[in-house]
Amino acid sequence: GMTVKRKKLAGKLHGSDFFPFVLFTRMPAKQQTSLTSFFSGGKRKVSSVSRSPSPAAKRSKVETKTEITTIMATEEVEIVETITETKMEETVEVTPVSTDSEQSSVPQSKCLVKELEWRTKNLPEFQKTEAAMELSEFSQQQSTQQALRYKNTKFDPVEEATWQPGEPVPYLAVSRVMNAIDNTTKRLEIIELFSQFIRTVIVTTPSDLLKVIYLCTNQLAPSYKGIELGIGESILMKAIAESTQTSLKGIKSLYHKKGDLGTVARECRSAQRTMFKPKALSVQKVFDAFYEIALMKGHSSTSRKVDKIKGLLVCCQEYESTYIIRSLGGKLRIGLAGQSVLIAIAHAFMLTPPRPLSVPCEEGQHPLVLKLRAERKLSESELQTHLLRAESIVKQVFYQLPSFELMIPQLLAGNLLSLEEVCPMTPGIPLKPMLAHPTKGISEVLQRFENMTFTCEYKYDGERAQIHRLEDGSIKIYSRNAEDNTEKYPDLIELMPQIIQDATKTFVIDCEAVAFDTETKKILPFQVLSTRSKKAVQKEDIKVQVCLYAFDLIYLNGESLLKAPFSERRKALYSAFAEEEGKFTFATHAEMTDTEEIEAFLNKSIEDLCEGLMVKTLEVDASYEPSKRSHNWLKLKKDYLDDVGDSLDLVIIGGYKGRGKRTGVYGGFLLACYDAENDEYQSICKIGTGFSDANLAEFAEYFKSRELLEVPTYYRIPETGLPDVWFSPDRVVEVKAADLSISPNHKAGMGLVDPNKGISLRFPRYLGTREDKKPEDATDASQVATMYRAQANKQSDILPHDDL
DNA sequence: TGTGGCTGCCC
DNA sequence: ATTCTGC
DNA sequence: GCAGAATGGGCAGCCACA
Repeated sequence: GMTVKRKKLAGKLHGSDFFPFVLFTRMPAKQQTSLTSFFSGGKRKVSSVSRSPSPAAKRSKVETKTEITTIMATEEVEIVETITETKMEETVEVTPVSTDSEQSSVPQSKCLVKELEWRTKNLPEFQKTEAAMELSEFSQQQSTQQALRYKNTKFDPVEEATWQPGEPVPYLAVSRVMNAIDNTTKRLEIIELFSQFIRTVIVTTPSDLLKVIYLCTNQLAPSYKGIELGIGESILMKAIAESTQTSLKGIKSLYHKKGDLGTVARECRSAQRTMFKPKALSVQKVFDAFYEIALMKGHSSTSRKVDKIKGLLVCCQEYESTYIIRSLGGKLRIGLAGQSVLIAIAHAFMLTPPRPLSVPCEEGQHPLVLKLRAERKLSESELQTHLLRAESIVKQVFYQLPSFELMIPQLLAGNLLSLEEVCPMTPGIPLKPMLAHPTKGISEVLQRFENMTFTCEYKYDGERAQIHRLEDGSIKIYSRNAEDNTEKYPDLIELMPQIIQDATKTFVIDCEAVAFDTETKKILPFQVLSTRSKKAVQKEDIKVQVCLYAFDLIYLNGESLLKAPFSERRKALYSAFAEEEGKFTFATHAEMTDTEEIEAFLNKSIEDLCEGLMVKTLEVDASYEPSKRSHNWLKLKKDYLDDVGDSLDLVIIGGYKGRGKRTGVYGGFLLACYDAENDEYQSICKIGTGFSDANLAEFAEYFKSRELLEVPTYYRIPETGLPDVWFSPDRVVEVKAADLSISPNHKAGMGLVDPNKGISLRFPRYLGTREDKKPEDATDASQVATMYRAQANKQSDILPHDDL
């Protein structure tokens, strides 16, 4: 049974479900004044669960919305809090919709009818309905792994929505959720906030759900559709400057101070408010605006984009501008990304199941969602089991069909439990490729794979190529990030028929495309591969030949092999395809368990111009695990090993102001080697990884007294990407790199290996500070050149030179 | 028409 | 790509 | 150990502008 008590709130409340902002619409004005801290941007949150709003409060829903901005300005006072308490033998009421008399208050409006029509239109063929949501199907096995969630689940998505059922979802609501999520680092809390928001969309305006998901994952479409905003920091700053009548310089300096353009946009705006409130933004409007921006091309497209952004900015209230700008900048950085979104979706659809169309809507029921569990009481462990089950289904499905466009309509059709069948793996939809965990040595590999059979493969230095053959026989090639690279590789498309065996029809293979010198029959460096054209390539124009190294088979003749162990997948790969020398080869591999043997194989891989080894189990934990979810593969590279690989001692000559979580400290530095010949410092690379937070704080303090007003004449500095602040040469840091490269930008060793170009580092990272070294003791330009030559010798001097 | 800056995407 | 950090 | 967010070099492609 449930009891409701009135309590005084004395600080932060944990564990209750809430939408703080929603409360404004439902609490008497006197109490609303207490909720300032939420909107004032402070960390502290005040939460509340309010169960039985008075009819008067309910009716005033729309009117009270307008009061929010005034509330922001008031002081925080004591709050009277209504919370829900449950007894020891706790049961959790999972209510997809209101169960009491308020139920009938759900407007059966024209808007909702439209939602239903939308659903009919957008829902593919319908399977498994009636019993689909019967919870008793679940096993009652308990999980001990994760903490219980949704403890006092008395969340009513109909009540909590700040907009009416069937109305467009306001972008304001989305931005408020983003802000709430932004203000916590707790993942469970993030997931809960987002899943509850999804629930409100499911019961009100499900036709907006896909767009909500896209906005919150910062996508416009699946990446293989190649729809890009073409907006970056520069254009954003221009738009912010113009819309706030601030100089570009002013915006830049604010950006340095705040570390976030979104914040800059919001603060500039509030400084000069317009008299008239433009029409509020909706999810639909914002999404459409983003989409239009992405489609703008050709002459004056940039200024049209700027205008569009300005148009959005004038309509913004509260935190909307922050998240619009962050979205356009490509990084939401609120702590919610792919994995958490999937979990939130799963929980939302488990707790608020849409009513399948085949299930008639009975009198007094909500037209969009099932009332199935209205009377049903679940114990917390039961609830937990259901949530985990949903989580596992949604994740599994997204791994085999990573498309919200296809998954969301099925979920809205009430197909959560049959999702795996209605969303099968489909050639033509790229999977997130399986990734590998870096290991620091053979001993770590052996330790991780103790008592398991494993195989070692060459790790090729090229570009991931996931090649699909669709039902219609066409071939598609996708990149590591699911971009469509088909038109980049007409040569590979042409090659395919030669290597596909007769019995092989549809498939998905995992390969590395590597630049290849057909004369010497040797692998070429990544830098050569990257010079290939990307768009509308004609076979005759190809200058860099490519060899495919295939290493996995994920789908064959209509069947997913995701769950098959690697031993089987590889066997199937070998029989489904035929090698073609210099064009299509299976990745070199060997099975061994002995440390010395592995070391020898690692060395051999380097001699054969590879990056190192991939180590994969053959039987146990040997399924194909897409995405970053599980790094069951291991990678072993020479530069991971201590005391192996190129390590340099370099001088810090400049700093870059940090952004995001590095606001207020330097986020990166410009490094130089010392050139004794000319007694000057030559830029070699920037560095921004390898620092702990403590390191960065110490660096910021250290360089406070070493800032220079101008660039010293004895600095040879890069063409682009100049530091925000110059430093006197003083601190020497130890840096590790995977490779050295001829640089179009940096100046180290200029004239020593290339007349006009310097040398830079590939994958530089900070190892530590060399307190013992003076800047003149840093790695010398000639040493850098020597290191480059040593590496180039191994590659038999392959890099192209300018014809000068 | 050539060049440089910006963006997205490879690693 | 590499790396660090809160959970 | 996961998930997310900091940050690297360097290429093609596109657009603004001289």
